[in-house]
Order: sequence, then C-alpha cells, then structure tokens
Amino acid sequence: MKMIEHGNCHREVQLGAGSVHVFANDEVFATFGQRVFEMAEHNLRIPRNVYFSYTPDAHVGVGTCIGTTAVWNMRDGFVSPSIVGSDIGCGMRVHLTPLHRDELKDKQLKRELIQAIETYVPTTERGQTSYTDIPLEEVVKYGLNGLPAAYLAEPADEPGGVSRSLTHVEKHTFAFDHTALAHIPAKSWQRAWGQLGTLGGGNHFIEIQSLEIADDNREIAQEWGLFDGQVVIMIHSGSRAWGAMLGRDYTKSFKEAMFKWGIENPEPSLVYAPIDTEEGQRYLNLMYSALNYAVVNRHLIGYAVERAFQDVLGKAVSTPVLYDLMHNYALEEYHRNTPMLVHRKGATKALPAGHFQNPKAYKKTGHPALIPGSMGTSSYIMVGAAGGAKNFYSICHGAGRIRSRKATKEAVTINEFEQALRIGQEDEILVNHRSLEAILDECPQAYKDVDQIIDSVVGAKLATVVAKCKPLIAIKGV
DNA sequence: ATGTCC
Repeated sequence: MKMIEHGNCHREVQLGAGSVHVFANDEVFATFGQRVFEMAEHNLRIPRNVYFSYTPDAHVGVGTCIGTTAVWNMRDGFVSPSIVGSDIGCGMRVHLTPLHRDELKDKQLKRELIQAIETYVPTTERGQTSYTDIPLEEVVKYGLNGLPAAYLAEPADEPGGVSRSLTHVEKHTFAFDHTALAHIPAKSWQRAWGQLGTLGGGNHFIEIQSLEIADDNREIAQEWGLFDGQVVIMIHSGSRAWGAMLGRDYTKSFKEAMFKWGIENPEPSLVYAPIDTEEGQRYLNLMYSALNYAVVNRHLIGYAVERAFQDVLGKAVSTPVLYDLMHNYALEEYHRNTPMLVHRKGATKALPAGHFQNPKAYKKTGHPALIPGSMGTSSYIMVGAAGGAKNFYSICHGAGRIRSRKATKEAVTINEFEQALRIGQEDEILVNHRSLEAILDECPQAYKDVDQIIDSVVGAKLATVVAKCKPLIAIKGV
C-alpha cells in the first residue's frame, strides 16, 4: 500500500482511482482492515472527486464506510445516497441542566427519571408519537419553523430575541423545492407522523451524563455555560422511517439510472448520479425533508426529557439546548472559495473559532461538536481547530464499531456487558432495559476505544476536547 | 439505520 505521511495522525493512502486521507493514530490505523480500503477504492471511482477521507472511527458500512467525508464541486460533481447513508439527518443534541451530579446520586431518583422519560419518549413501541397535534407536512417542509409555537417556548438568549431552540442548532430549516414531496406515498406520511419524537433503535440513545471540563478549554466551557459535575442530557437519533424510506427508494432509482447511463461500479450497494440531473436533484430535495424531520425529532425528544425532569425534580428545572448537529448528510458548503457538495457519513462538522459558517451564537468560539461514545464509556463535547481545514472540518462521529452486531452477540456474554456497565457498583450506569439481552449488540465491547479515537482527532489538530461526558443513565430503544 | 421481506 503506497502511503504519504502528512504529519501526526494523518496519512494519505494512494489507491488506484485516487487517495483516501486517513486521520488516525498508529494504534487505530493498525485496526483498519483491507475491506475499508477496498471500499475507498470503489468510492473513488466516482468521477471528479475532490476529496475523500476517513476519520478514526471509520468502519465498513453499506456501499461506503461510516466515517467518510467525500467532496465534489457543485458545478460538475456527484451526489450519492450511499455516501449519505440510510439514516439521513442522524445526529446529536445536548441539553444543559442546572443540576450537579451529586443531586442525582440517589438510585431511586434515577429510576424515577428513567420511568418519566419513557412515559413521554416511547422506546419499545414503534410508532407511538405523543405529538398528535403536530402537522408532519409543516415539519418536513420547514423543520423547527414548522412546529406550533408552544414547542419553541424556550427563552431566547437576548431580550426580545428568538428561542434558543432556533439559534443553537446547526440549521432550523432546510429550504428545498417542495414539489418533490408529491412522490411520497400516503403510507409513508402516516408511518412517519406516528414516529415524531420517538427514539428508534440501534445506536440511538438518550443519556444523562455528568461533565468533566478539560483544563485547556475552561474559557470556552464557561462561555458555553458548562461547569464541572454538571448534569447534561445527550440525545442521538435521526429521521426514523422517513429517511430510511427515502434512502431505500433512491438507492433503487439511482441503480436503474446508472444502468441506463452505463455507469458501473464493483461495489453493488454504491449508487450515485451527477448533481445536475433529475435524479440527483430529486434526491437532494427529499434529503432536505429528512434533515428537517430529524432535527425536529431530536427537538421533540429534548422537549420531552425536560418535561420528565420537571415531573421528577420540580417545575423550576429548565434544560436549554447547547447545540444540535448531524453526522449523516450531503450539503453545499464553501471551501477553497468554491461551492462544494460535502457528504458526511458518520462524520461530524467541527468549525473553529471565527469561521464564517458558525451560527451567530458560536461565531467567537466555534460551535460545539457532539461526539457520543458507547454505552458505558464517555462521550465528548469538542470544538473545531484551525487545523481542521485540511479535512474540510470533519471529525469523528463516535467510537465506531469494531464488531458487527452479529459478531458481538456471539463474542460477548450478558455478564461481560454488565461488567462494562459496572452493574452493582457505586458508579453503575442505570439502563432502562430490565434485560440487557435485547441490546447486547450495543455493548461497549462492540466499539473501538473512544479515547483512542479522540486522541487521533486531537493529535491531527482537527479539534480539541471541551468536556468529557460520563454516563449516569442510558436509555435505549430496540 | 428501518414496522429490518406485505
């Protein structure tokens, strides 16, 4: 394998059709299997690629690895539903609480919190929305701005300003050509309506965590309203069946179009089309609808968790949002003075201080980049560094799987899972599931060591740590 | 990821 070393934690691996930039320390790089590079090689056969990279959490996915950043010029580029991935708009959200972890020591209190959260956020039923008053059409068209005003009642940062719910998010509305919505069957509308504000399964979660501020970033932490021992709410969810349906349908229609155009690729699940085609445009427009859905879905989960906190701890508890951002999408961004389509599949944008693309609230510091660990290990709140420019400001999206779901179920016992959650010990992580059997494939042993992943991102000067988030409670769907 | 093959 031909390789150029670009300095700490950054290698450029040269393959037949182009190069993949890999951001990983030596230890993580050694875990990258041959199939990951084969996938890069196949993805790089998509014409006129401008940039292709892996973050340290990269692992094999359908058509394209999770942990990919792939860039084309808007003018002559390609869009790929496979590089966006199936959970369009999947992402992270953190809400702050005024509580210190010492106020959540009581196990009974934590159990009450779990129960209260589960009354508002269905984790076992598939489509049991508690928001029957919310019109889905407004949500997919206008995102957070499509919600009834009562759901955006969170106070503004400045007197007379707009709700933090609209200012402390990556984007409150993704605008697009709504005529594309006419292609969506009634059944899909109905299913997605029934899922608004629900968590979903797999790696999705609600966690209650406590913060450890990083010494080097105390000023930014203070600016963001973070303090040592602070209890925060971290949410990981996506666009549910709405995005899954679009991913499935467009993979099929792109495949037919590729056949028609005579485009071939050795990767059977990798589909793509020029941006400037009817197929490309229709997919992009509907992808925006899924981004709108996903942002609203996480917002409603956050809204519900606040109600649960108030039920258990009193009405005075308020939980303002810190930030909401995604790690699965393709969006137009300006890089090198050129409009480009940046695909991120399991990759998180992390802009540094002063970058023009930051939301107003975070222009000065850079925006928070929210990185989940696995159940039982820490998550991280990071901030982009100037060195991130070389990777189009992409960092990791989590620990990254090291074992498939099937392999995990075969390799790890319930007892080992319990040990990883420190069940029965002082710092035990409380889980909503009575039996861990149903979520065994989500055990910490299924994931890479998140600290090695973070070390790689910091080592490559892509971002720095603002706070480490230690889990107190983990709520998972099935 | 997804009422995971109506």
